Amino acid sequence: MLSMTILDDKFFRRSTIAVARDLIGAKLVRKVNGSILSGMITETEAYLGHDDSACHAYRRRTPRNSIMFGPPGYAYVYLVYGMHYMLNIVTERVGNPCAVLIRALEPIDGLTQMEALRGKNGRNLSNGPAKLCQAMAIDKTLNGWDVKRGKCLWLETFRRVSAKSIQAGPRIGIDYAAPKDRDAPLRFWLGKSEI
DNA sequence: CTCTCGATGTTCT
DNA sequence: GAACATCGAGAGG
Repeated sequence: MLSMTILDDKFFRRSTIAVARDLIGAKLVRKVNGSILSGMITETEAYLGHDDSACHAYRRRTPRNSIMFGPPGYAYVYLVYGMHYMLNIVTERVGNPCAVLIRALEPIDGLTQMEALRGKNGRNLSNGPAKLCQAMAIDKTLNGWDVKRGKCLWLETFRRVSAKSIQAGPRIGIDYAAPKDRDAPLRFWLGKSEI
């Protein structure tokens, strides 16, 4: 890579939609037991705090969502359906509880280990928010982790993606939200031909 | 390919 | 006690 940089406070302290779009084509890196696992982000979702009834932090601060109320550039990891972890990165400034959910990756480094962690391979390795957490050994111990430090779990610039190759549509699995939030085009992904 | 359904346990009401 | 930012297996086309 000609010029790689670790995504920093400046990157995450912006509009959540801008961060969600700009994370498409970025590299998610995990270091475990001395080895590197990584993948290019191909799908994200924006969660917009107090104005967004799909967002965990819509109502109020609770023990689970408290990381979202803090500064940007921290991992918000939680468990859904009793068995699946989800990885988000906190955005915007303190007190504005927004985040970007990482929904899919194209594997780059550590393919064999990712396959072992998943017990699957090919398409099913990291093409879903819970699948990628399993493939990269991400669990609740990383909740509150500072991804700007460049240790254990971080993000890097990787591939420049043009605006027109990013598609947008409604978010997945948020039937509980108000219609305006359910329908809002806050899910972003890399067009199939661009992968 | 599509669809339906059960698993599983933490969190909040 | 209900809900849940999902996944995988199984049935059917």
